[in-house]
Amino acid sequence: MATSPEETHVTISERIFARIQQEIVEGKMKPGSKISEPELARAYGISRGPLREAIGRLEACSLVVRKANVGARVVSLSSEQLLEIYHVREALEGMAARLAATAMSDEEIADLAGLLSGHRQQIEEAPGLGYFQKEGDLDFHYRIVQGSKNSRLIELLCNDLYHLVRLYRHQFGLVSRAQRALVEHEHIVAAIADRDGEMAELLMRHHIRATRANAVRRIAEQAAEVA
Amino acid sequence: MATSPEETHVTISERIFARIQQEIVEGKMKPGSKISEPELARAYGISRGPLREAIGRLEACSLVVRKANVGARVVSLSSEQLLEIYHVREALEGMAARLAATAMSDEEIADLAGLLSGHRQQIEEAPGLGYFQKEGDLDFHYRIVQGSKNSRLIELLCNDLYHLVRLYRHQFGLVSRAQRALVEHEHIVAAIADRDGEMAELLMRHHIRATRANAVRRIAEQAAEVA
DNA sequence: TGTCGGTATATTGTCGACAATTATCAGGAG
DNA sequence: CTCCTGATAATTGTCGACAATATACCGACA
Repeated sequence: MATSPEETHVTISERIFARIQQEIVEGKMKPGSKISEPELARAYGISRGPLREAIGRLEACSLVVRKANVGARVVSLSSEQLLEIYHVREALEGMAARLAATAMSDEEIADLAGLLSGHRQQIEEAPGLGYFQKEGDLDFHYRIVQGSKNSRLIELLCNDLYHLVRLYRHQFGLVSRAQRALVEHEHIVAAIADRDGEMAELLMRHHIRATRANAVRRIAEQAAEVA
Repeated sequence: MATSPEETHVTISERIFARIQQEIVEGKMKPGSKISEPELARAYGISRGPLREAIGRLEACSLVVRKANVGARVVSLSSEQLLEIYHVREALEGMAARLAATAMSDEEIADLAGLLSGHRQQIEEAPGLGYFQKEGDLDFHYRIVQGSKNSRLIELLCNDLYHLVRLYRHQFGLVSRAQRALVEHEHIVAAIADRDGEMAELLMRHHIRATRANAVRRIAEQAAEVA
């Protein structure tokens, strides 16, 4: 995934939407910062019309929040909301794994296993310097979701939630348990290869709960550091 | 729920959004029908600006689909997509029930039980003529979701999915198993009252799977009738 | 007669300007 | 010095008009 093949979005509003979305997710637009329509319009050399449309779509993704007659700000992110998202992910991705176990083709499963073995290689060669910072982790989850073949699940997770997750990662600096996560990923793929949807869901939910627990720990540490 | 207390939406775009959403969900705008911007703008006596914004939000709810330079149509709904939604609901509402079991207050649980006993009374007095057509069913699910106290869950289900569900119900004429559904509802509330989140999730998922199976059956019947 | 190409129409996308609302700040009263 | 008040400025919401694209229609040609 990462930077997609730079699809030629036909309309200005789409282009500007993708661009701002990227800037928010990558942290170039700081959380909580105001989004001034005239300013951005000048900066991008466009009119306020398409820009407003783009902001509307960003609001639908929960990447910006908007108050009538006041304006839009980049979403700023309480730790509570982050933990809420993990609950949603647990439910949704658990279901995705269950469906993927019956919907994925043998080739797709093989590809997925290949991705993980690549990950393992990377980790063993450069331990610590996890590729997980490079969001290879999300690559895995992304593929599972795609494998569910459930278009609504795909849309919810890939178009909305994962962008939020990436944003939160940048903000909270959540680098997560590379080795352990990889092992859990491998178990999930094994269950899918066995066509065991029940097991795949259980393992995925366990995995996300563990990730959530890790986030809770990190957040508590950060709170302690401040104090 | 039903028709809300006619909140005074401050902005035209919000008002028009709520209005069109309602018309789509209630079937006054037929699925698949084209949404002509100039026409609607004249009909509502507004400009195309706010209307376009409203259409954008409707697209985010999946109530309309839009193609660039072509226009927007009211979403038309394959049975496959309907079944996909049930999978999403199973995952999300299962989690909601689990969370509600620990997050709901005793009063809220009592209120919920009261709602159900009212439902039971209605059913016994007028069997067959289910209040379920009147969407009392969604009232129950609505409250469970609210009870989860997870704002993202609430937003996903109450602002997006439930509108789609109502729309699909109108289109497919899915009137579902009043008595059996009520019993399942009661079991779910019992589990929540016991503060047994695990059980509440299992029961909710079972309930939605049963509803889905019912939908599958009805769709098959309709297909048979046509042939 | 059926298909292809071109023109005409209508619709969507975009723009700049105006109106309405809110935030800012200066000034004065307590 | 603080707090309230009122005018000012800036931003958002809305509008109508223009440009770009797609659809529909019609005639010419195979």
